[in-house]
Amino acid sequence: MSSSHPPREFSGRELDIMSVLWEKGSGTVAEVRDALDADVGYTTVLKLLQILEDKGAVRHTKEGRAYRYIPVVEQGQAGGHAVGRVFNKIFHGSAELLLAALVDQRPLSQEEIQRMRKILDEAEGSRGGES
Amino acid sequence: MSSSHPPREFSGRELDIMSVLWEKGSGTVAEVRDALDADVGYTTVLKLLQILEDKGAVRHTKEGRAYRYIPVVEQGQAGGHAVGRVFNKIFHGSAELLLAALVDQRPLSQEEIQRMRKILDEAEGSRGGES
DNA sequence: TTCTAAATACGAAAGCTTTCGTTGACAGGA
DNA sequence: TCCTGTCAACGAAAGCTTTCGTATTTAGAA
Repeated sequence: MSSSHPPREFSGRELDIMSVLWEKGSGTVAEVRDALDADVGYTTVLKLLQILEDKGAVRHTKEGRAYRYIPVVEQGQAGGHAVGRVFNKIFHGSAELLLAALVDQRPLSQEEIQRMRKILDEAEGSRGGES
Repeated sequence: MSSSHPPREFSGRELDIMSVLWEKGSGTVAEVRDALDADVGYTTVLKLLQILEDKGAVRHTKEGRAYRYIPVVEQGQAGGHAVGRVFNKIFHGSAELLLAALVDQRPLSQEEIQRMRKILDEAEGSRGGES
C-alpha cells in the first residue's frame, strides 16, 4: 500500500534529493546519486526515492531496466511550506524580516531586485484594494 | 564539556522553543512550556533548553530557584541560516522565486509591501552601484 | 533543623531518519 | 545456456531527536 498523502514537509536528505529532481527535472537513482553533493550509497538514494514516492512527492516511469523519478510536488508548493514554517517560527509572520534576512544573506543583483519589485507590484495589484 | 558551538541549525522542537524565546524575549521552563502550542512535558522542555544551551543558542540566569533562559542566537542569524537552506535547496538561489512563494503564501498588507520595497531600495543602495 | 514543594539533572526508552548489506530479478554478451 | 553487471526490494542497524520517569537539589516555611 502507499501513495497520495498530503505534500507535507521534507526531512534533510529528502530535501537534498527533491532539490536535485527539481533542478534536473527528473532523474534515475544513479543520476540523482551523482548529482548529490554528499557521498551516499546507491541503495540509500533508492530508499529515499521510494519513501518520497510513498509520500506522493515523486512518481516514477520505467526507462530500460531502471526507474526514472519525476517530482510531483512543485518547488512552489514545497517552498511555500518551508517558507511558511520559517516564516511563522522564526519571523512570527513578519514578511519584512524574512526579506531583510534574505537580502542580508547574500548580495542581490540589480536585475533580481528589479524583478522582485515587480513581484511586489503584482502582489499589491492583485489584492483588489482595501479600506 | 559544553558551550560555544557555532549557531548551527535547529531541529523541529528546538525551533519551537527558540520561537517562544524570541517572541517573549526570555522564559523559564514553565513559561516556555505554557507558551508552546504542543503539549509536551516539563522535563522535555527543560531537556531541550539544556541542549540548546549546550549548543550556545541560549543562556540562563537564575531567578529565584528557577532558571530564566535567554536567547543568544538572534532571529536574524537563525533566519539567515534557515532562509539560506530553503533558498539553496528549494529555490536554487533564486531570490525572486522565494519572494514569489512568500507572496503567494499569504496576502500582504499595503504597509508590508511598502516596507519591503524600502528594504529592496536599501539593498540596492548599499551595494555601491554597478552596471 | 526538618519538611515540603518546585526545580534541575540524569539517563534511558521510543520514534523517526538515514544508511547500507544482501537478495533476487533482469538484460545482454560469450 | 551461463555469466556478468545493473537494477530494485527488503530489512535491519546506526544515529539523531524527542520524550519522560526518577533522582537529586534547592529555598523557604514551620
